[in-house]
Amino acid sequence: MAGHVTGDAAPAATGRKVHLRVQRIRPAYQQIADELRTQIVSGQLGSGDRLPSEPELCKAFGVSRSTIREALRVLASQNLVETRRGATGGSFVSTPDPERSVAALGASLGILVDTPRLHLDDLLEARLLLEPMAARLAAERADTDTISAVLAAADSPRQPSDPRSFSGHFDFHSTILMATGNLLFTMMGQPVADVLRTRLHRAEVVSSAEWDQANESHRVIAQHIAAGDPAAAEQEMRNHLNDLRPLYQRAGSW
Amino acid sequence: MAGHVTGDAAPAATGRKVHLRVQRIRPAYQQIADELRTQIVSGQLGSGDRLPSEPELCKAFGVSRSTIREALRVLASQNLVETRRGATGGSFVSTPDPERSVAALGASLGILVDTPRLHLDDLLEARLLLEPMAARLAAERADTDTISAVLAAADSPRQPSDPRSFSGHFDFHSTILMATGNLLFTMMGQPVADVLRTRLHRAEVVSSAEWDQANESHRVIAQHIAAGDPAAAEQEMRNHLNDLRPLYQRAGSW
DNA sequence: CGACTTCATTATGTCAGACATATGACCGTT
DNA sequence: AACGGTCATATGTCTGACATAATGAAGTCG
Repeated sequence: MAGHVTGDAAPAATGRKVHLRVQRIRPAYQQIADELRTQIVSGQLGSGDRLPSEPELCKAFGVSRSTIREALRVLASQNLVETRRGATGGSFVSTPDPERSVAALGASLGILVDTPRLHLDDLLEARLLLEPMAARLAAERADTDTISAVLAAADSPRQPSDPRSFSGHFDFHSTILMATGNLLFTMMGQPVADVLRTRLHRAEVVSSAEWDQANESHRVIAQHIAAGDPAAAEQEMRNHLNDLRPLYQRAGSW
Repeated sequence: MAGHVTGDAAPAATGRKVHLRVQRIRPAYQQIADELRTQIVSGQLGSGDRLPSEPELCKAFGVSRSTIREALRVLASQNLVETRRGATGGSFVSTPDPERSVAALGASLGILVDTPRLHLDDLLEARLLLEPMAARLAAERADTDTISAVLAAADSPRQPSDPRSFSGHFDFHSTILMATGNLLFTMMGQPVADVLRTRLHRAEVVSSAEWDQANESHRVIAQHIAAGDPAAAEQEMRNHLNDLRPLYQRAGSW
């Protein structure tokens, strides 16, 4: 049948008990997605490059247009391509976007945290590793623009009831993560912070006094960063996160 | 037209210049995927639950089967569902799988590291934050089974030319990350380690003597963990990673 | 000559219907 | 109880058609 794109993938010929389902042939749409992904990841197709049109891909792979479309859906939802309609439409290779990775990891953590594999304490522990170090690096590295951004973020206090807090600009912790100058801090720290924030927001267990105290800690941390004092910035961030711990644990018990 | 699942999403009525393309209606397959994703992420549909069959989803959403199938492709490639053919087939909500998140993050990092946004030094810096702390936590927490695994991993030296190194069992660094008992260490550390290992493997710049030295460090770290000495395990891991730094930087200049 | 409108072209989005194939349950036979 | 065959069910793939979005070219008007 035309849809059988490649030959069989025989199951592992071993004596050990394996849990894989014996499925000889991957669906054609999956194989086509795999082939196109390989071209993208290897650099054969670069950011902004346009894939052949759907009819052209049909000819190239010898399959129907609905099979091609399913393959493109796979790639698009993995943020490898994006499609546009119209005369200049088509599927274009996406620009690498860390924000999407952050969102995807955050979604995974959000699901995992409600299973026995991941606990709130694990998130708090990881945060306690990342964010004090982030504050330290920010104090060491931040240029004047970055320092301005950190100070501004500390000066815009937020509470869950304030819708402006979540619209348009990063909050204080995000700004610190970015101020490290190392994108990995954001990619690792942001998903953790997002899950924790969502949980706190949902639980509605933080008093105004507690918010005021948190905002004050933000200001102190920002001032240490502005003053170029890494040790103080790190220590203050660690104290701040330790102070927050009971709030998260209170939220976690709901 | 039947495919228009919901009304228009009007563009933001603001004076500020926005870069979003004015696309009033999200495709139906995207809207359907969003709706099903919400049911999964919110817990309305749990792991193992079967979604309605394709014809049933057609009736429920009032769209064609190819539109439904495209929506299912979106969810499946985001690891939210998996489909099986046959009489007991259908689409089933996936069990949360951190390995897939690790793979996805690793793929993102692998792409990003070749852009100006992420450098090899950033990966090394993140690793230098995570893995010494992982060694420390492993020394504090590991039970006898975990200690056995760490010792065994240290005792199976590996080189890039040895295909057995990469088949079936975790390497030493992975074992340390898991030995923390905090899944986040694996989810954050493994992708970084994988990108670095791939780069080192590809560059083929490590001599046998350097491998021997690395293996020796592994044994020393494992012994500190077995002895329950967190400070020594952390310091030795930090020293080990610092020793490796020139190898990665050599690989990075190719 | 610039602005505006119209239209053609191109590409994706969606549909209906059909057929292929995988898969497990069920039933009859040994 | 085991095995083989059959059947129902569900997904995989296909074909052909039409809808619709989006862009650029061409013509018109002031």
